[in-house]
Amino acid sequence: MSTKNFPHTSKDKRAVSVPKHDVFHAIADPTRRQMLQLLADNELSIAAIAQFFPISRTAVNKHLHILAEAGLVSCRKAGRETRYKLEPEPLAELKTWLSFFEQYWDERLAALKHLVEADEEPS
Amino acid sequence: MSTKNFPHTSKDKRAVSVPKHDVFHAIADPTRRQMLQLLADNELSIAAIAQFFPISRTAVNKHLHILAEAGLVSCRKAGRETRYKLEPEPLAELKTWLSFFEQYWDERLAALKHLVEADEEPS
DNA sequence: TGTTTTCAACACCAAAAGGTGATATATTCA
DNA sequence: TGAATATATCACCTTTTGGTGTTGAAAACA
Repeated sequence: MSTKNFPHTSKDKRAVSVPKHDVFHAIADPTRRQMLQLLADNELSIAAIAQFFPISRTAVNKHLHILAEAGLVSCRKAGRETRYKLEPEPLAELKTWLSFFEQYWDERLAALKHLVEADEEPS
Repeated sequence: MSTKNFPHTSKDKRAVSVPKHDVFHAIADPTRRQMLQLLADNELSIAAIAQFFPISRTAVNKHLHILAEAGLVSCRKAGRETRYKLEPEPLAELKTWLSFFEQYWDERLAALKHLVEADEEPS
């Protein structure tokens, strides 16, 4: 394939304003997935979250920023702490994406069932 | 948090036999997601796949290896070409993971609806 | 046989990811 | 005011990621 659909500007990435961290990327990291589960039931500060992981608060903060960029968490200042909570809506994109493939694995299951049933009555 | 739940072996990663590339990681890359969609309907060789992307065949090959490691594609030698096709089953893990969060965004929608209704009869 | 095709494997590179510690900044409280 | 706390931000480091080109082996075919 040609690359002509790529702009002439070779290394200008300034004005792109690309989201950069989408939902798919955000949930790729197992630590971030655990954080989402943790924040599903509790609104927690960074320090509270950090207690559950063997990494520094700075690292926790970075993960939270990535999750926030993807819209999966929101934060609220409460005095001197910042409390984070889950925002599950962006996961709908994932669900939509998945639904495209569901037909294929439904087909697979149907084919498999067919095979098993055919096996019960040998040719 | 302490790190004592981590084994004493400091940098021994030999015997772990870690999968290394799980489904979540595999679908994090947009190119790989497009490849999955492409392979959903067609069983294609590397050269054929590479025609759809502005990257080298070597790069395509790497992406396919990552997808194969996650179990999302399988390959079959046909003469001198290797044909790849979709294996949708591992996406079930994603679906399962998602289902955990569905209750939360269902709750959200319910709460939102409640708010809207409450708004109709001001306090 | 030799040539072409298709891929796999290798070395290499730049950028991003995930982590660290150190240093602000802002808030609470004595 | 000063001290303690909670977080944000900065500079830095190492590993991984996504890409490149080159090389080499196996299959197809003249």
